[in-house]
Amino acid sequence: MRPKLTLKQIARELDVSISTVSKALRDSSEIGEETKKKIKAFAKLYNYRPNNIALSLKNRKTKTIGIIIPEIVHYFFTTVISGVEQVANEKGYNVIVCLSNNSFDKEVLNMELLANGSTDGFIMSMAKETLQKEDYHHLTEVTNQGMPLVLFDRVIDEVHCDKVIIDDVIGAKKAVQYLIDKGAKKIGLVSTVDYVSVGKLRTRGYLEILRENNVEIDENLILKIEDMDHSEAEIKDFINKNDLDAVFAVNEHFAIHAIKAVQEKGLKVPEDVSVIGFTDGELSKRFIPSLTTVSQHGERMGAEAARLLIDKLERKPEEEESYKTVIVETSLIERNSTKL
Amino acid sequence: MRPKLTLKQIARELDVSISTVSKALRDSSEIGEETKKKIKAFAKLYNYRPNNIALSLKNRKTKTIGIIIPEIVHYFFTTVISGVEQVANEKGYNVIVCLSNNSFDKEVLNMELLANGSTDGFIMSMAKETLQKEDYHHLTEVTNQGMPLVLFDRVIDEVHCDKVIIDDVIGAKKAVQYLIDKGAKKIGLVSTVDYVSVGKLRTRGYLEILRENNVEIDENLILKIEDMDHSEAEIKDFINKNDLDAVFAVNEHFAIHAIKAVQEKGLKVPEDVSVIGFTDGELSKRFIPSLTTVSQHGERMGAEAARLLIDKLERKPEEEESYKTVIVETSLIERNSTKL
DNA sequence: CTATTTTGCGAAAACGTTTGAGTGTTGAAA
DNA sequence: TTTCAACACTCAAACGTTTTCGCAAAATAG
Repeated sequence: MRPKLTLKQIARELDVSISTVSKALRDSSEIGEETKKKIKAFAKLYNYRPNNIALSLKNRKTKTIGIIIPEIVHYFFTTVISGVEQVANEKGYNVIVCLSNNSFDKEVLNMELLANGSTDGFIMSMAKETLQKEDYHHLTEVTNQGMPLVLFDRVIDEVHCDKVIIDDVIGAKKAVQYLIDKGAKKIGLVSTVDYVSVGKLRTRGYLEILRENNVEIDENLILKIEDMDHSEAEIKDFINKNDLDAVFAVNEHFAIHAIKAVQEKGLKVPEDVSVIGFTDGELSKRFIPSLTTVSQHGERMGAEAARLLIDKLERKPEEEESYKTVIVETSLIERNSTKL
Repeated sequence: MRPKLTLKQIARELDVSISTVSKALRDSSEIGEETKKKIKAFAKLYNYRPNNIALSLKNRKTKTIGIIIPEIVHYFFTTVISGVEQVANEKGYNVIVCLSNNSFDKEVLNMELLANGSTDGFIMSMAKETLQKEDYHHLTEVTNQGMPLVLFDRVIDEVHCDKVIIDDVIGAKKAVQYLIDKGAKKIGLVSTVDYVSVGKLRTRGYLEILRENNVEIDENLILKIEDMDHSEAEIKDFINKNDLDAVFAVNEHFAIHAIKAVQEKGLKVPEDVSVIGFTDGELSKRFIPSLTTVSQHGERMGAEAARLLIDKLERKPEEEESYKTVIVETSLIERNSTKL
């Protein structure tokens, strides 16, 4: 076992000062050619690499980005991470991932931990509990300290920072319009309760597009799932009670439960009932019938978020502060859960 | 914008020395009660938190664990991360996630980067390319430097370190035995090429259990997928050519393609052909028919890996070195892709 | 009232790096 | 011979901590 080589050891070994070694390795003109050559050769031979921690302390930046997400066993979030990773790596940044498990307390803890020097900035999607509590002090805390923050997917207006969102409303409108165009009359909506912003927005899109098409809105055709654990039963009940010819679900899970419910009712998808989901995950692709969905392009969102963050980090201090909101377009992916 | 509070600033503000502040906050008996109270009050008021980077440099440990995995948009790996995260957080560790994208070069790069002070140790699953190249110098490099390494899932004997694996052979045997018990005679295997160790081991399990049951082995019933991109067509062809009454697939994807192929052939799952997969992902649960699979318990693997790593990290230096290999048991989860 | 112990605090080094200022030698111009 | 610049290098401070040691003043003992 051979511990890491430091400048000090090289200096001692070659009988020069630490600064000489440092400067030689950075190819400073202050150091003679001979000495440089000698030092570089030695460093190469023993595979010297500067210590990141020391550099971070010196430069007061860590070249790492902290990602805080509610959960990781979740297709959408992994695609976002993947997007962040790509851009971050290109620009020489590392990525730390922390999970809030949708808990407010853990989110706060994680942020505080990472804010104490571990990262230069944050990319995050807020925990459900945080959205319910409407307590954002930990976010304002870090931004006040001058750490850039980029919110994605689950964002809120109250926090001033860069944001990356999808056009949930437009995405929902696209989906429902598609159903209308295919001749659907009674279109059900399976959504979440309103404090989950995506649920709210997609519901709004659904309502707006119906109005635009002069379709009367029937509150009975709208299901808002409160408790994810009982979503299956609720959806089944909802499908059984109503005589729908199409369903728009705000996520994959709901869409699949809807399909199951339809099938168990003795009807066929897409022949009798069309179903559209949101989020283009593994499940949507492989399910039979494969799902027509509104794709969120998570990877693109992650990449955009990373770009925004790194721009802020590398901005000259004289440039003035401004916050952007990037909207990543959704696209409708046609598969086999809707009629042609 | 208010930058982070440091010991120095507190010291200046309260007109004491830096060491006094440090000691007071750590409740040292060297400092008088009065002074302690004053300093603690001030620190609390302005929400002082020690800088992690400075601590890392001082203590020469970072309290972070590096995870390097081939890809993150992958159910199994996310469950492992989740398991690592839980244990790590419990013990006060952070987690850095890096992706190799199955590229040897990126794996090496990531390791070097993290090894230069960013993490105290590694948990990793090797890139496919690394397994092909059989070049493990980057692994021995970090272990030589005294950084603990825990390999999981894709491991190799040549590297001496702690390992967490599942009993692939036994898992495969369980699955195939189950099929035999249900009366299957012609059991097909859909596997990967042999340099992917899991493919090799699961194939071995398949072969062993057939032998143990005195079933003659027919090489035609074994398909080894070389190119993931064309797996679908290969599997279809394989299913069409052979008249199987059961299929054991070494992962979810293959299992689902097999089911599709069976269905497209005009046969039914599970009535005509039973199918068992490996890895208990979202897809297995939700697919229709839902898949009977061998569950890998990724979360448990991650947790075990984290425990092994942290044990090594917190081991007293006098304790002698030893490497453990933890085997996480698989379990067969019966669902609807196999006959009852 | 001196000698010793206890109490309370500060100085300084250390972790590994970068960098501006300083220093000693050499060689050439004045 | 003096002066000065160029060269090649070293010193020391800084980043934010922790910790060992030292040192006064106060408290106690003799």
